[in-house]
Amino acid sequence: MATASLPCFYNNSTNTSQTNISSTPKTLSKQTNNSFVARTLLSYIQSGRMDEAVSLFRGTKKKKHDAFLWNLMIRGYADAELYEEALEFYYAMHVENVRPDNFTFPFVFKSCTVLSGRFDGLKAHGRVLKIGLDSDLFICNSLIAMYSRFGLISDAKRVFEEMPVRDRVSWNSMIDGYVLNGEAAAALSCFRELNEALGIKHDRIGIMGALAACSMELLSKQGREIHGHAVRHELEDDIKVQTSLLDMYCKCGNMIYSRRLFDGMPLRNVVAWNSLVGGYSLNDQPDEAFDCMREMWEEKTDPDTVTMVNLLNACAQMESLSRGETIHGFSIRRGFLPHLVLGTALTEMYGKCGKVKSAEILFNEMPEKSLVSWNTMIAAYVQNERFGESLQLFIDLQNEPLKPDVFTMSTIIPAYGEIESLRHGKQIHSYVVRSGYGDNTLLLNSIIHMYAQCGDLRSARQVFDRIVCNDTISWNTVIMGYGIHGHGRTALDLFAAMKLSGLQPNDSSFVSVLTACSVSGLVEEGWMYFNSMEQEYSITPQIEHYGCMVDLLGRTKDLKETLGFIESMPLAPTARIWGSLLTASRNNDNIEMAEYAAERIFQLEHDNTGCYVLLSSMYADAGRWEDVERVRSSMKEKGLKKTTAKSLVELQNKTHTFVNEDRSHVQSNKIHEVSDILSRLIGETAGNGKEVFDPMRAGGKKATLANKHSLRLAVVFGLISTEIGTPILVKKNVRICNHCHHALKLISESSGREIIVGDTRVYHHFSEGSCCCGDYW
DNA sequence: TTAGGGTTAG
Repeated sequence: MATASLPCFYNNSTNTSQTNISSTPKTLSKQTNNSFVARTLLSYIQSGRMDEAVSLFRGTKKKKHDAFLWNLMIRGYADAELYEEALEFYYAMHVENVRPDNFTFPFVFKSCTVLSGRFDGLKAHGRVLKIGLDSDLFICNSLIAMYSRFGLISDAKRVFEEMPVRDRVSWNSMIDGYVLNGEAAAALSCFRELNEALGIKHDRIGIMGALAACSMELLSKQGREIHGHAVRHELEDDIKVQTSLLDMYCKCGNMIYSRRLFDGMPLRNVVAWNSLVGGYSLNDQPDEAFDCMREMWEEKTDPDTVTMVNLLNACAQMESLSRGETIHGFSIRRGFLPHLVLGTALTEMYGKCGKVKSAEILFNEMPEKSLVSWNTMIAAYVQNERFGESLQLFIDLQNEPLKPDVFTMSTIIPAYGEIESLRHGKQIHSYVVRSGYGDNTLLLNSIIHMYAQCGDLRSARQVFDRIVCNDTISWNTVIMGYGIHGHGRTALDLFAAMKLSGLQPNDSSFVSVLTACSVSGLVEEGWMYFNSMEQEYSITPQIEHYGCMVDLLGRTKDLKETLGFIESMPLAPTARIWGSLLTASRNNDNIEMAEYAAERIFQLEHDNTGCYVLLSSMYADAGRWEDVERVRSSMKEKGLKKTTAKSLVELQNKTHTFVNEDRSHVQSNKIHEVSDILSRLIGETAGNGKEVFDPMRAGGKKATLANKHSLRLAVVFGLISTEIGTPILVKKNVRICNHCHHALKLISESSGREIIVGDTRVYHHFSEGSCCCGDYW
């Protein structure tokens, strides 16, 4: 707070005091007795008449050395929640050489706390030390509260430890400080020490602080003990203590006892109701949360913004957009909006219900946005696969005074993985390190996943190796990385290493392991790990695990066994499971089974474009043109369009995108020429490339040359633009066709290059004439 | 004239 920004009324009174005094009403100009002024000031302050208080203060003589009157003014502003003005008065005291006293600072620290004014707070603490008021009980207690709220718990603790005398407020402030800073154990040990070691009886504030610590860490046993303290200290009848108890039992998941406690409350205000509604929402009982709303109406308790926020949480669980919209409408009618937390909760609800546009409108219209609001909107984009927009919002956030935190980054890193741009992925990795999160395991795990998704397995592994404390997620992620890149054996070695490190595999570990077995065709190993799930680890296989097994079985060429496996599953097959059977049917040229699988897929997902395309290409390969036309017409009727195949290669900080027969690139002539040469070199055709029938094209008649496919053009561009011996990395938005897969094996052999191609599911590593997928994908 | 307190968003 700069002294230059003093309120104009103060400047006037000091700079032109004569003028002001002469202009002061006669009744005031006569006042020279400061005790009378003080009493009048106090009455003005207590009735919130600050304008009159200022006027009186301005007209008072001899106030220069009377800290008492200044304190009253500062207090008046603080009481009126005009904290900036309170601080301005404090600084004005300094200008006027009025020495602040022990009464001044508690108001100053309170104002700094509310305004999050670290700089002012630290400066005022310096002044306390200089003046020699650092032993004052009230000043120290307010300093503890201030430092705790600034997140500077060690500073709060230092003040507490250096206090010559502490009272119950000091201890309670420390308990509260630990809770605010997420240190539940320290809060509880403080709570115990106060009573056990010092014999000081707890009051309701201490009880509430300790209960908050229990809620935070779901410490139900300790919570019950605190409940006992409340009873012994005869505090159980206090509504705030009762609400804290209710909240603790709710947070710890004991909803039956919570309801009993609530029903026994003689007075139930909206805060108590909110705790109960929040409890039901938190414990996956959204219907009960809404029942509470009805009961509240019957009891004539008015819901408030907190009730709305808690109910929105229940809506998200029920995925009930209609209820969410009802709450939104109610909030508008009640005048609850705009509201920071409620606005953010509504943004989240719309995001989770897939209504990105509604979320966007709410977010854009919020007059005040917190970091949580920004993170919520970024998450809404990511959850709805609007990755470009999520990245743009993340960039916009960097132009705000708010600083992205661990939540922001954990939300945005997967988006970088999804856009599959290694260049941008490296940028976000560097940003995370520069932001001081380089040792955050949660974020590093996301970065491992991002690198693997972007095709850079080596960087993924480097990040994994550098994590000081690898958790189960780190291992699962790196195993999955090796799995999708076709390094099944390495993935299994890592799984063994994980167990040796003492970590227990979880269900996700087996998704990684079984994916690795499936991609690399490790059939026996796959069965062994699948069977071990229940036998050794008591983990019941979920649909993802069955999906991996169907992929694996599809490789055995025994489609009947694969179908039998699907039919014997204890879980209902999903479209993804039937898709695996469809892939297996394609790889085994079994049109009947493919039709059966496709029928099942269409029952579940009538708009599955990939299924149509795959089925029609099988018909085309078999020369069944009428069926091709039938599938094409069916897609047209449903308004479905085949995804335009695109292949991307990143070179020299630029992404180069190719479509089939692309001629838009500046080096197109050269790319097509080299592609023709390579095509001849590998014996693909005697002429200009093999003609491949594209059943999805208009009329289904026009031919596409295989060496003009987007993937081939991207690979050729990579080959001619990089040094001999370096690997080529290409990303593709649809699966590789048989012709390109065969050709790339031969090109890798003749060029001596490793060609890495990522499709929608896995990475193909073509090297020395073969592919890591074993020709099954 | 001064300090600590119950329910809410990722």
